[in-house]
Amino acid sequence: MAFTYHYPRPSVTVDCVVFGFDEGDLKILLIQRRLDPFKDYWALPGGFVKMEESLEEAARRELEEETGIHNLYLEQLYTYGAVDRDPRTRVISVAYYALVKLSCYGIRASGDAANTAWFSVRERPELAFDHAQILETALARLKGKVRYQPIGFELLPEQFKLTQLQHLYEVILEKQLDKRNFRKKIQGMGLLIDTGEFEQQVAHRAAKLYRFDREKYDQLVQRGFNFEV
Amino acid sequence: MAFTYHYPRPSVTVDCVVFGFDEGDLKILLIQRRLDPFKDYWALPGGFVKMEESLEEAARRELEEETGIHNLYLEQLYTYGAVDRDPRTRVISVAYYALVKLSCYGIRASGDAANTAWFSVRERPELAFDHAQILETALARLKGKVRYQPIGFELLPEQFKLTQLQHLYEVILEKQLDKRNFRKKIQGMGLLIDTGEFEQQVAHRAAKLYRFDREKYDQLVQRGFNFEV
DNA sequence: GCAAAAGTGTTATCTTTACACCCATGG
DNA sequence: CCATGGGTGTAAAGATAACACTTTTGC
Repeated sequence: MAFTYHYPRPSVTVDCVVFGFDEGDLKILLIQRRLDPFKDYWALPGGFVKMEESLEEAARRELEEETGIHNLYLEQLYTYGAVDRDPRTRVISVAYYALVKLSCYGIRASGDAANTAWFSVRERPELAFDHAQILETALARLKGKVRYQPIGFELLPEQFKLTQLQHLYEVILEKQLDKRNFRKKIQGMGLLIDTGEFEQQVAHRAAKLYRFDREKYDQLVQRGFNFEV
Repeated sequence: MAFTYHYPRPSVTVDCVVFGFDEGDLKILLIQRRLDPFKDYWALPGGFVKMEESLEEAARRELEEETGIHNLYLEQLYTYGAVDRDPRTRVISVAYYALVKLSCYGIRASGDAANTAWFSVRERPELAFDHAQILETALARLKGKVRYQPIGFELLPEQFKLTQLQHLYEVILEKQLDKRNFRKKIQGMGLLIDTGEFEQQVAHRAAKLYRFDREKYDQLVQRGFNFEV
């Protein structure tokens, strides 16, 4: 089959920066390429946008196909269109970033056949194409956005303890936070539901477990509330 | 000439939301379409991305061609890829927003042949395609960004008085600001250069004119300074 | 009983808000 | 001399930052 146009057209792809948080570390999902160019390099999951799907649909489909992950927080990041970003031909890539509750899924990130793995964002392999740049942009966006939108909770399990939440913010913001001030601020917003449950089988005092109250958050936003850490 | 591919490819365009500020009002530059679809509707300036230019280059070229404006603040906004956003065929559009010093250029916004004009963002005509949505996104971005990046100055002439700056913020943020507190905060940042010049020929006390000190801002940013209004 | 992390309040400092009058200029 | 917008300070309230010890649990 062939498709013919009067003017040349670029290919359009989506690429996804998938963040996870586990063992106090911010992780990213990568796929090892099996074909040239950049054969054997690690790269962001992604692929071509089909004619009958929107950009976000394409991103979700590729993530499902390549990693089995679905039902995650997904947001458009930036569109990369440097003329020579792909050595073969002109490819414009719409980048998305995703946040997954990694501790639920576990570290099983095995797609159809490709070699997929989680890496710490701080010690990662060299990436294919301009994917290192995309990752940097995603990290900057996450760092900026986590402070005034409650997206951090997308990286934690449904139930979490306050220290987990604090460590998440510390890793993303790359700075230490004061325990008492952090708790005061977060609890002062009244967006955490005390589940009544506790951490189990730890060799120290068991921590209370909380859930994020999305309904209440949505209500407060209606009334002009601004989340801010 | 014809271009043939193994898989279908979408067209890729850029669209620009060009903001100006004049007479205390936030304005937007529109072009009246002369062809179907949406013949005679007003639309954002924009056009197809060429194979040998980056996305930003395409946006700057289209702006230059259609409006004669060059050398402006330009930033990528969002990429729109709904399957049916163009009734003819699949078109993916990378939207940019631009800020121009309107009071310098004057209201002469006449491009090669198209009918171009400035409209108040609050009272604008019905727009072609999904351009109303793009404009809403641009307004939201401007509102968010103007508070923590000194981009407001891109909309003012080189020399301006503090009341102009305050009115700019009031229009963009859609809320009244206290004159004394605003001045205290802005002047406290030490980013305004007193030009020693004054407003001329006004029937009241003449205002001091200031310039934004970009060099000093860049230095302060290096040392971790955060602009915030 | 000890190691390890959970949990908890107070004070000083800084930031934000609210608010009203005199000043300079042109007509 | 009057209309118009320019320019200025202070005090109260609220937000942030700094800081150390007791509690619970498993081993």
